Amino acid sequence: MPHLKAKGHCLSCPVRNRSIFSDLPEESLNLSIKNFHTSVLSYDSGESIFLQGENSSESAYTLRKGLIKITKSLPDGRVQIVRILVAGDLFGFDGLADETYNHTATALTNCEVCRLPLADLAEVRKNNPKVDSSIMSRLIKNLRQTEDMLLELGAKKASEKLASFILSLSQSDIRSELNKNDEIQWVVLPLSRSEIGALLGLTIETVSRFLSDWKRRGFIKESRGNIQIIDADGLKAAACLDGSC
Amino acid sequence: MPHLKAKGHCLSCPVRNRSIFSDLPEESLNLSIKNFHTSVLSYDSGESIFLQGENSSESAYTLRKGLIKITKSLPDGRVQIVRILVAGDLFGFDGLADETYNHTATALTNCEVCRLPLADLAEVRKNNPKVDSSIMSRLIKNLRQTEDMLLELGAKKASEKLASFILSLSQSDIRSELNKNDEIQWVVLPLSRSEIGALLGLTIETVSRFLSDWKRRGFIKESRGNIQIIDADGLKAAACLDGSC
DNA sequence: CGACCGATTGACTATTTTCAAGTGGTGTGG
DNA sequence: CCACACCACTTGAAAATAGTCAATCGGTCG
Repeated sequence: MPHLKAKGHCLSCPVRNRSIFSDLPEESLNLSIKNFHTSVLSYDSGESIFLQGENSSESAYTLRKGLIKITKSLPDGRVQIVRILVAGDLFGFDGLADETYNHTATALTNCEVCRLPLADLAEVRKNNPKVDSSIMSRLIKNLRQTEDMLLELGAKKASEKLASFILSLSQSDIRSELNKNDEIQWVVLPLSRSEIGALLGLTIETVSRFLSDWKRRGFIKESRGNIQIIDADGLKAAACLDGSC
Repeated sequence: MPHLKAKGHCLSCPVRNRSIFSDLPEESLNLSIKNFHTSVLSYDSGESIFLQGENSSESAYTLRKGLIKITKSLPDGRVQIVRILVAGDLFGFDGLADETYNHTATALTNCEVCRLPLADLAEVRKNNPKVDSSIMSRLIKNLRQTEDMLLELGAKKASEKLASFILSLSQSDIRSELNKNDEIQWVVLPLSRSEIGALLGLTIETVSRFLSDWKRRGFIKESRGNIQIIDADGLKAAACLDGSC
């Protein structure tokens, strides 16, 4: 169960400069905020923020802290991870198109989430056209990222998918997010083998086999759940056709 | 090469009521239109409207007539079809997020396309906030559809993907689009086996084998490139696990 | 210490791809 | 009008790939 942490304080929000309000001058936000009943919710790792199919007309969300996985599933339980959210990401915005949630959002770590009532958001949007542009820009980026994943899933072989994933991880926001508040060199990426599989359309065993092989051949190392690339060129040569990774 | 057919006439546009301007009263459109330099372009089947990686800052497009495929490809030539566009669809809008085109758009049939200069569109958006909502709503629908495809590609087996595709086809806008201007009962879906494969992440042979099998077993018929479902329940029973289609 | 749970590994199986040959329809040129 | 080429599609056999099932490992926590 989510735990209500506090009323929202947009001005002091840790992700304000990465949120959909990042373009607004402080006074605009100040004005709008009066009738903007945001709330900050805490979720424990594993808890769901919303479920695929639920009514989405009430609220959208911004992730303040932690990581969230967005998933879709088949009636028989097979799961596909759609994307991983990092701090500042807007999510659960299906209500802007009069829809139910098209996917499930689940905390991968302990999370803090800012709940944005759509009714209040509509008010802010009306007074600040920049917010619309900011939301649009995020939607387009989501769409681009999802199209990229489509290519990964539809056109690549298992080893290529997994190698691309590892290589992109090393430069991604997910990694920065994990390193941000943390001096430790090796940070745990909170994805199990089974979740990596659910992201790439592979089984746990296939993921495990390739990773083991690459560790034996010295391309990667793993410590406390964190994967580190030792020899990117070797990995690409072994796993990828024609620069596909 | 595209052929310039005419200056745009938004008011008499055949897809006006399905476009991003469908919510605008006629007088607003009349006003805005003065400085809106749309043009209608004709493309032959097989021609590209834009290519993955090209600069997208100039224009977005609306499809007026015909069908378009949106594709992404790997350096070695493997192709993934991302979606199929029908009349009224907005596309090529990456420029709204300051990006290059993330994919290629290619005419599947002879097409008519309305080119929307982004600079002029910005003007219309400023004066008509409803247009923003309409664009957003389309972006969200695109995103939902693409997420659905991710589940198809990542979690389903070949027979399930193909059966879902055929079943959805029978109720889709693509089929309606093809039937619209045409009295013929059997209308050709302009997708080759290889394109069906590129859409579902399968080879031409795998597609062909399942279709042949299902024809032999009387679940489907095919005439002049058009697939018709005879026994949906039989098809589902044969091809799909646990209601996955 | 023992239970538990995720990860690994092996052996086997199923699925899908690859490669290759053949079919059938369409359109062109003799 | 026929012969031929072309091209998409089909089919078969073999190979590669990924999945399934089952045993085991290894770390963590009570």
